[in-house]
Amino acid sequence: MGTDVREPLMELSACGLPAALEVMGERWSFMILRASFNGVHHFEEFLSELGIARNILSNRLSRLVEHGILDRVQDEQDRRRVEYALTEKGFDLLPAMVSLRHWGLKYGTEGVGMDPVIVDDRDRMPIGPVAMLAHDGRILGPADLNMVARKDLPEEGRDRPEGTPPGGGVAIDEPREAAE
Amino acid sequence: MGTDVREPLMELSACGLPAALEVMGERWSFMILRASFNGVHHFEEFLSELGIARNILSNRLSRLVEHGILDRVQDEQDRRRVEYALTEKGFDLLPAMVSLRHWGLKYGTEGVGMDPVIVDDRDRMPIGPVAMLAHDGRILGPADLNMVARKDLPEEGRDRPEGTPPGGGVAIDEPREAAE
DNA sequence: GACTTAGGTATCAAGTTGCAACTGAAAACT
DNA sequence: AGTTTTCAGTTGCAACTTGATACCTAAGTC
Repeated sequence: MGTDVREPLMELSACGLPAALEVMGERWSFMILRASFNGVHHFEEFLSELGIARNILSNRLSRLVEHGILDRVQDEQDRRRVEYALTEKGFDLLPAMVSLRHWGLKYGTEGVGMDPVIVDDRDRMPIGPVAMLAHDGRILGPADLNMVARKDLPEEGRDRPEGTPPGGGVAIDEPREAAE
Repeated sequence: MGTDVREPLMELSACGLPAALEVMGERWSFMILRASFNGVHHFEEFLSELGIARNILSNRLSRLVEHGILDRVQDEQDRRRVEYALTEKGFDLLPAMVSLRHWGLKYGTEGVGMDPVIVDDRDRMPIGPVAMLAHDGRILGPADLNMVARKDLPEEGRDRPEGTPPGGGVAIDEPREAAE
């Protein structure tokens, strides 16, 4: 299991998690992301779907726009309307969201069947799990992981940052598209 | 109004996300999970690693224990000490946490190198991305997904809940272990 | 011009967070 | 034995955040 690396505190902070939580750690952020992914685009829709207070929704939407997760676009036909649309950065949060969703389903008390269901657009079958992959694409379970100080990495791993996809590309959390 | 899937609100709520957020949506939960995975086990350690207030830490640890994410065990050698250890349920949150971490790294402003690095225990190479998989194991990108009402699923997909691993097992977010 | 809709502010009560000081019990030192 | 230190909390209180409700403003509709 996790061996004690734990260097003074700076090490622990050299991690993307705090940055991610700064935006998504707030109470409604993930719910808004989900609704957004689910086809909700307008203020009053979020309001009635989520049952959130107006001021909080307003605040959260601004924050998400500010952080580049949503785009705020004025409708040219009806200029009262504002559309909130997920950016690429927003879509990139999907693995995290889906993983949380599956975890909640696995351990939650609610009914076993989710609805709506996320499907693979190619064959419209429900998607499988969200998985951590090794550098070569093998699926890793929690027990297969370890944390090591960067300096203790083997030679070949030194220039391969965590999150590099099997293909050898550069992007993190941006697996090559299965459908193109 | 709503032309998309979006049925009245019940549908949107039939989702594990709210359940997951009830525990992990609070400000420090993921940071505690990370520290825990990183080998931090004791109250005073969390305190100094995270820079969290004592009362909040106390409160969060209780909550995580209550929800079965951490186990609270008295040290028999030194009975002042209490050890907090991740449960299986806690380990199952790793894909979500790692995914957030990678997202934060990709878009964050902080330095590009993470430390410590999560490695595959088998070859000690940094892990790859966290990916959403199709029912047959293909890697899916955000653009490959769609949400459909459960009743609109094709026949074969009806009894295959979202999150079912390629192998055909039952567990969600519990990929078959790569290292036995 | 009156009315409705969309997307927000303003106000204020209730809850949450965080600092600092205190407690209490178990170990360690003298 | 008596004092001090360490560990894991609890308590009290100020600052901040959240949430319900009411109000506001601009744009569309009749």
